[in-house]
Amino acid sequence: MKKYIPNQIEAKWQKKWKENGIYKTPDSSPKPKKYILDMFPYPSGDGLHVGHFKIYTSSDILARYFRMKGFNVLHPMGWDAFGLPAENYAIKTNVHPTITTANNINTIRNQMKITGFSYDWDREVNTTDPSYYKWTQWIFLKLFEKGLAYEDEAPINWCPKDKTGLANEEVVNGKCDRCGTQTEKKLVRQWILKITEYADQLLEGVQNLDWPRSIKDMQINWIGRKEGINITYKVRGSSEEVVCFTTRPDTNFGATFIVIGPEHPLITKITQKEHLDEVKSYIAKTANRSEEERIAQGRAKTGVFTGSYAVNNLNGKEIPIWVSDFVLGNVGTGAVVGVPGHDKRDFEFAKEFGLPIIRVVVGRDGDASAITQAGQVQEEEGKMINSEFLDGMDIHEATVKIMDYLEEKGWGKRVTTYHLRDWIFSRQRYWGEPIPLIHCDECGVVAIPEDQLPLELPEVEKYEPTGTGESPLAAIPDWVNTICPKCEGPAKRETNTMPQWAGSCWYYLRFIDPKNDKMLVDKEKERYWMPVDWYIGGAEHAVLHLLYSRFWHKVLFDLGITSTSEPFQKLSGVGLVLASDGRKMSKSLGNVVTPNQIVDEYGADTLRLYEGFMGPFENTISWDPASINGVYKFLTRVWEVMSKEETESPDNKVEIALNRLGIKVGHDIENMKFNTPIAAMMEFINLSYHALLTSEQKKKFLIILAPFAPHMTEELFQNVILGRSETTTPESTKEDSGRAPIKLGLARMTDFISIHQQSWPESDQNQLEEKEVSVAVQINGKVRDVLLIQNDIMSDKKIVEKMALESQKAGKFLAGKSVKKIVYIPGKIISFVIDVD
RNA sequence: GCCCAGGUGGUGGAAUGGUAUACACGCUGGACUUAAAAUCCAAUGGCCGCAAGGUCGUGUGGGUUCGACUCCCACCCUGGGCACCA
Repeated sequence: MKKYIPNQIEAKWQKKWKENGIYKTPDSSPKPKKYILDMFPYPSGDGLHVGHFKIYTSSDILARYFRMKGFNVLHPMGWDAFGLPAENYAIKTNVHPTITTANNINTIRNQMKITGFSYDWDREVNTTDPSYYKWTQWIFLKLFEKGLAYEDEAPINWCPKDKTGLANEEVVNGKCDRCGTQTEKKLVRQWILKITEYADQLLEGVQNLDWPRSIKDMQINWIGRKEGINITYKVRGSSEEVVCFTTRPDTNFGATFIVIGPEHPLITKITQKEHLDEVKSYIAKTANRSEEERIAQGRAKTGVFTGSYAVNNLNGKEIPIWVSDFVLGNVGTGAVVGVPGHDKRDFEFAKEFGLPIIRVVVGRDGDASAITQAGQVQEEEGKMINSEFLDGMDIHEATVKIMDYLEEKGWGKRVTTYHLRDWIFSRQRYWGEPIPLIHCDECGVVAIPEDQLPLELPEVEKYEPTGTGESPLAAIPDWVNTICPKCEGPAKRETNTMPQWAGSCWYYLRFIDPKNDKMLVDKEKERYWMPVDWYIGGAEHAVLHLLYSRFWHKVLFDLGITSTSEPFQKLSGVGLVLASDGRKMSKSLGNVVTPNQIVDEYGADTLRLYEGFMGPFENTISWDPASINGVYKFLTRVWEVMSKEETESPDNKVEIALNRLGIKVGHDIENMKFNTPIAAMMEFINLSYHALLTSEQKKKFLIILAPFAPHMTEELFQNVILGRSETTTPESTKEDSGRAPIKLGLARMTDFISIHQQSWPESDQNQLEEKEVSVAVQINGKVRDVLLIQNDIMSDKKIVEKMALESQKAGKFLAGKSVKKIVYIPGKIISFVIDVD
């Protein structure tokens, strides 16, 4: 047979698979279902690089494997196409984002097609398609109806470069997650989604998901549920009260001061005359500081005394009330009770201003003396002291006791707080889903009637964001001015658009029923396919997409549209693929490797193999161009082994190795491991490289390799196993001067049987054990010899023991020594314990 | 500070408590070739030794065990998340 030349066979089979529709997914089947989903990409103008393809290759191997295992597999692909790059490009070149997006999608779809991914392309969706975003808008209206979308004018995070508001999740270390610009606080009229109403459900739901620990923890951290108590303190000589939130009321007998933030409304009421000037100038000073500056770690504590005292109800003690900017108005109650004996921050403040420090917990070390050094932290265990009726109690017991007591007395109220904030949902940009609402002077905010959806994005003259907090849509009077659906009076459209995340919140539902124009998704189909069994993508979406879509999904569940309370049962997060220089692949660094380059040079199957072989799926690994040749060499060796003549009498070693290989590869794929099964296949080929295989063995091996290298295995399956010479390539057509092969190929097209429609090989249980096993002889923990032992005597301890004693290498260590103990693990190891002199 | 993941050859990495370093890259030597590429074969953790062999060795220090990369305790380092969060 000819040499292995990938680009002579790959396109041919891709065409054949398409013509025969072998990856089309029926909506019902007697087979069990498996929904395997990739996080769909943003169609960037640069196309995708080999890092993205690690995700798609892995999921494609899963999809192909589970099809062979007898599952009805849903494996779709689509485009998350709203977003800033297309819009910024439009600003620069005045090319409409629809055109840019369509071009980019074509580029990327082509990249995926030349790599041979087995998507059901009939189900492709595009979030910017009006027939898609009709339903995104429809969901928004449902949120609005349920009171989960509200309008507010609040100070929000604003990116001055992108000129739009951002959600909390989109601000990282005070910077815009997209462009890295320092964000500002800006008062903008916003649409906000009440994700906090689902905080508890989102928290509880995540516990039972089969997701990586780290991603679950990130969500739990982000939701940040905390149980504490608001304690009320009377201000001495006044009718005012100050309320402090704390999670550690057990230490409240150690409270020696209270700090309120500079924006606290109480300041003007309680500041004593002689302190007024000082307090005023302090507030003025801090007003210029950004929140980031105020909470910067390691910054010396500043503050001023108000002259007022609060009364601690527990012991009647009067404690001074200070103002300091480390206390933030928007966290807790904007006031903190200071327990410097057991909190580092409070300790620093007390030291700075000479306030008393009282210890109320003895830690494990038993040290109850006043702290003499900074850095005293809150104990996680310990016993109460100096706390009257709490004395002697464990701190956790004391926490419950004191909360009960404070509530009983009416001095406190248990509260739960969250780090999660409501989702700032509107963007002052063009390229997003228009929010389907109308502002009417008479009726207020009115939803667009469902039958008028989709509300299409209008053409504009200019895409530039205005920067004023208005979207470019506001500049189109024709579009903005409309009539109120309720009173039919003149009204104006909402001009904000939805954020990038909207379309991806529910796309997995649309793949189930992509062309339905009557409803979002057919109920029956939804019940059949949901939940997504296996979701594969990048971990960078841990608190963005993965939290937002869980939120929408739960709302849809409450509306009866989805039948599961969670969208993604199992999640695997891919590790970053770095460039060979160890840096992130980026166009500006010029270190990007595209799948096209690798397909051109080595073929798609080599690209796929290397994506899997380079290392564990979740590891961060640098792309190593030198190593690619290793998997290419493996494929040419496969080609050679499969092209050799066949034998009638199977080699026993090969037969056992092949049986074990099937089990190993299947097991590893199901555990998202791709490097080890490829290594095992390499071992098998190394073993059989100088042997002859039977036809049955060849077929079995090809099927096992097929999910990884679909093109080559199809070619060999058709030629070697089925014996059809459909090798009609441009090359061979030329050689054969265009005679018979083409016609033959066409005639057989109707009964095309693909290797990808074969069943995963069953392993023969009687052909898994070698005739001989090697047993290590261990003496005092050191391996001294390895015995080859026949299978049938393997379990006889006496015989193995005798063999070990008689062995030359091990025997000399045992001679003349008294053996204290012998442990034998059949087929593995025999361990002698002897006296050492 | 808190939470999570991880530390194994020159490199990517493998190993249900049971022969550490599979598989691959790279380097080295050999075969083929006029030569090179490609391919094939062999070798490849450190130290000692001509060799047989010995000895140390999975971040560090302890522990459990006949036996530990794997389990337990303490610590160090790297990466990620949260954070003057009250």
